[in-house]
Amino acid sequence: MRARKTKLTSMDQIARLANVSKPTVSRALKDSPLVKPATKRKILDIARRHSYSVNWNAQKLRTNRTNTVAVVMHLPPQTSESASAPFFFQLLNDVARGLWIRRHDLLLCSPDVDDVYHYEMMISSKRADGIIFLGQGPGDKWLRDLARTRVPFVVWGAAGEDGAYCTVGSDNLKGGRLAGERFLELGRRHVLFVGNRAHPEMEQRRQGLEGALRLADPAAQVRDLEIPDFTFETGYSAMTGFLAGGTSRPDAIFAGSDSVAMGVIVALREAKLEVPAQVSVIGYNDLPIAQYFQLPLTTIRQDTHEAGSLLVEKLFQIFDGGRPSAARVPTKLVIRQT
Amino acid sequence: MRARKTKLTSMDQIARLANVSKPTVSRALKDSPLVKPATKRKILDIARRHSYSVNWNAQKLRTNRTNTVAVVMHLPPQTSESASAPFFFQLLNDVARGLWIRRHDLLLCSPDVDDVYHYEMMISSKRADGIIFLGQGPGDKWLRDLARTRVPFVVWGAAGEDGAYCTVGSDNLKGGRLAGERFLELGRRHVLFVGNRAHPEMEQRRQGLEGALRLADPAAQVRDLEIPDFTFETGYSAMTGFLAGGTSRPDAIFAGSDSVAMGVIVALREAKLEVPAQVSVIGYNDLPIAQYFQLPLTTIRQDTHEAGSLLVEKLFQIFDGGRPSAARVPTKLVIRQT
DNA sequence: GTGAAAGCGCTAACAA
DNA sequence: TTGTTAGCGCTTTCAC
Repeated sequence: MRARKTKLTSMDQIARLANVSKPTVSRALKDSPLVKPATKRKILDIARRHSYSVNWNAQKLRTNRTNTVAVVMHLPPQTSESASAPFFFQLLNDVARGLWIRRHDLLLCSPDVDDVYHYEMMISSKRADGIIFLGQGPGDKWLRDLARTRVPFVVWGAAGEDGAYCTVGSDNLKGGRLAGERFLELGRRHVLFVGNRAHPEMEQRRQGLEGALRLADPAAQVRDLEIPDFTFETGYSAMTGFLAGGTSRPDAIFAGSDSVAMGVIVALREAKLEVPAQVSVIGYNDLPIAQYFQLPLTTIRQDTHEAGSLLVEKLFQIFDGGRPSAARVPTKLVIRQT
Repeated sequence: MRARKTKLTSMDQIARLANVSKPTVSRALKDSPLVKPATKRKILDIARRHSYSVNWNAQKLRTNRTNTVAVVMHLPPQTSESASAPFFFQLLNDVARGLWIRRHDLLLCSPDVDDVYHYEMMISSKRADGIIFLGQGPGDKWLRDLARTRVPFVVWGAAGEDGAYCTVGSDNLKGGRLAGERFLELGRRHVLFVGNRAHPEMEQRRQGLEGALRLADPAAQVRDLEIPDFTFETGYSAMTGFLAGGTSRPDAIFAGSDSVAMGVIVALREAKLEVPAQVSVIGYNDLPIAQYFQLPLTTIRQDTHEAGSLLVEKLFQIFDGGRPSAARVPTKLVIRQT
């Protein structure tokens, strides 16, 4: 028995101990069928005994593959007491699992700036093989630009008509339509859309909403309350401001996220407006907490259970030279009490 | 003007274009003072024009530093509809920011098994310079074992008496005491602790709770309802089972997390028990949603805003050869309606 | 200030 | 089935 203590750092040391050459050790550690079982066993045994493991960086340099995927998330600022974008963390969770199954590492990034150059560097400097973007942010011009480069990436968000890049997202148009139809059912005609039309996803939802309303009643109106992000606080303060503004009161509100919807409801209640008697509210995402909110929230559920693995799968298709099509996960109205 | 198109992959190519040697390029890109400003400018310019960036892996191999920190998180299983451990995502968020400031990469890991060997490999194979564990899990024996190795790591969780390894965590003992004192104030004496005593953090909270109760009333009792994890569903189903069990009803419940507390409350209400009239409930963490739950939740707030940067800071102290002491973030009772 | 030489630890290509 | 050779792209001596 050799000592267990010595920490071996390089492959030739193992090779020497096993009386074989470096490449043989390399092959043995990869479980290559080229190595004789007995030799393999001996090498593996020695390696284990000496707590040896191959240097990841040398391996990556040599093979020119990183086995790493960067996941880009717009993390909410620390200062906010916000619900920390729970929906995206849910997504992150699923993506993590998908990557883990494929034995790839997950590099978590928060972009300082959505700069094409930055992401090109990320790939060309071999930090990651590809990128998964959790959310498009406002406008997708930079993503279209990125699509023109050789950077492999997929996006959670709305699909562009032209499919310039691969997306996985909910059926936003249908989601909006469902909300509109629900409002019509309730006899509501003056809808306020609390969102941000610069986000492709939001714009699609709004189109669905307006389409459904107009179809039934050409005079139906959709007004907009634009917000920069989709947290509880933003929803709350935007709504409070809106109500103070004294414009005519909507009888229905479609919010960009459940968090926003909750903020909106709290603001409405503080202004002595009854939900749903005077104002109906519909959220988006069906967060786990939505049903346990002070007023169980009516919302649009996206079937995101598969979204994470779908994103990963599509990215790997790109790695393999494919050009995967966009995926749309189903969307469904969950009627609760708002 | 040279073409912007050509993607240059190696440093000598830049060197050749700039009529300098490889090391000079290396120095210029590092903004070394050794290089003449004019030379530096020329090199940087050429590099930018050709979209060149240094190969991360070659750099890491050569310098033997990874500039990467692994963050280990027990991600909830995909099958669960759970609130996805919102508290830990909040923490992750803060850690990400701390690392970003120090220009380190964040490798997100979900452990298949908490195995010392596994983490040693992680460091010795140069995948990361150190590890941040978000949560101790049940028992910390393996962390104590890990502390005996050369692996640099810090942990969010409870400090052991001996400080075998560096932790950052809330003042669990005080948290428990605050809950106990509150219950006493309300005249409650039969407390059910819904948690898991194998987790050091939970055990400390329970001790604080029991200590406070016993001090006032030596006959006060704390019973235990042990749960394997701290999600809404687990709290809900454990409580439902407990109530069906027919043992005597507690008049107060201290839950291991806000998510658990919410599950417990829903179970109590379904069993026609009134909260807080018949049973008081206190949670832990003060999640953003806690105050907007169907019944605004009384809970213990941990001042975690700084926790993330604290974890990062301590890890870097270890990198620098230090032996940082454990940090305790303050804890405070937030009285709402449960 | 700059360059020449060496080598980090590994694997691919080829030879035996 | 195994070994020899070469070189991935970079930084670090050390010399000039």
